[in-house]
Amino acid sequence: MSPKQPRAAKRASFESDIIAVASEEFGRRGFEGFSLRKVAQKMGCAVGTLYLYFDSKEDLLHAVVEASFRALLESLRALPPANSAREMFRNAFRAYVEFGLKHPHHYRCAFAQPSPTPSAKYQPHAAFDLMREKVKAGVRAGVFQSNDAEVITQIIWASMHGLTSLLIARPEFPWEPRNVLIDSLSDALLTGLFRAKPQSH
Amino acid sequence: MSPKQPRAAKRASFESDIIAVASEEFGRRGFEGFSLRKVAQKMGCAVGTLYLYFDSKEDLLHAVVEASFRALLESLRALPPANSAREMFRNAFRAYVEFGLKHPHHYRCAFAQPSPTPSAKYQPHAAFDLMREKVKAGVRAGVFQSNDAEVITQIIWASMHGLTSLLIARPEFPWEPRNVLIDSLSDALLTGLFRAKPQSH
DNA sequence: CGACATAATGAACAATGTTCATTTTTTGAA
DNA sequence: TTCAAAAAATGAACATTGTTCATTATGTCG
Repeated sequence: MSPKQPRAAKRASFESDIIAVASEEFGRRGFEGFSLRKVAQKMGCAVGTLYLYFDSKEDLLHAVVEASFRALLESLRALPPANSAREMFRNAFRAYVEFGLKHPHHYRCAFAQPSPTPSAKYQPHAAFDLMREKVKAGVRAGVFQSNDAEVITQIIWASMHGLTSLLIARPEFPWEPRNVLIDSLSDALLTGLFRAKPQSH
Repeated sequence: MSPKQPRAAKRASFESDIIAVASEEFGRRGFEGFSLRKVAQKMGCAVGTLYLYFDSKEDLLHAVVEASFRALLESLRALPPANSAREMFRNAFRAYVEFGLKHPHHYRCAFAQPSPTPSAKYQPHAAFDLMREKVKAGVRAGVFQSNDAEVITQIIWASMHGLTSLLIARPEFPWEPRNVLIDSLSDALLTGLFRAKPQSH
């Protein structure tokens, strides 16, 4: 009899099961407590088996984080349309930070270590690309003071990441309310980047 | 005969030697490659000896990072006086980022993991406190649009940290020139935070 | 000198990621 | 169905890690 699930499909299914279990485990224990043996145990398989699907622990974590950031990309894409470019960036800013706070371990891991092995390290670059397109549209529409879309994009990214990263890294710090920080930072930054309010000439 | 170096001094000297060696090693190998056995070897002592001076690897790393951030604090304090509040923040912003880029492993480690054990995790808080004082002075002078010094301080910190952290975490990314990013970000942010240029009434 | 306190040692332990010879399972043609 | 070849899964073994602790060495003072 021929298998109902073709080999490749079965393999892919098992692989994504591993990613799901690993993601679960990673979200719960964090980087330190994350162990391949525990993953194997929860999967009901042997440690060695994991190596038939992933080259290394790092490789598996890469897959875990990548899956998370695909979700971020979709969150950003699913954002309701905004009334103005400025409002759109505000919303995206907030969505980005809130995503990070919802998956702190995953977020942190994505920007963890620059080990030179896996060539293009965990990339939230897809989300970055999306934002760059939005910025480019803004530049074409003349809403920014500067015309350098790349600089603007990188700056916004740095700010979003900075707030997210700090809130995650230092939960014990006496932060002002998150909503206040998110809005204040995005407002200040966008005020600095956008042209002054359109004045009818 | 009584010892030329009193016991406590000898102990303190050995302790700071360990920190120096560990800092060296940590800066070279990074977090992953950092091993107590290598530190002991470079110190010419046994592994167990390290435990007479530090409770754990994490404790030692804490001391290493703390020493680094004392240097940051001094850098910020040693900044030449500026002609305006705005320029002062610009300079501090740049100094902060450049410090992080000069000690990438130390900087990253300071914001690494929120393990709940050592109560008040590696704190660059002293540097934060310094900045808060500067912001408070600015608020008193009425240079900011808002009066909430705490929010302003946290926002600036987040931006500085974000740029620093990203540049460290993704060295392979096609960044715009660092100087451009630093100046653009601090300019945009400060423009958003400061009152519009003083207009003679 | 000798006895006590302090410091230093490094073998031993548990846990980790990774490898690989061995065993089990699946597959497709006879 | 049978059976050999291929693919997949196993888990013991290895090297390396942080950490502990009984043992040894060193320094100090009566």
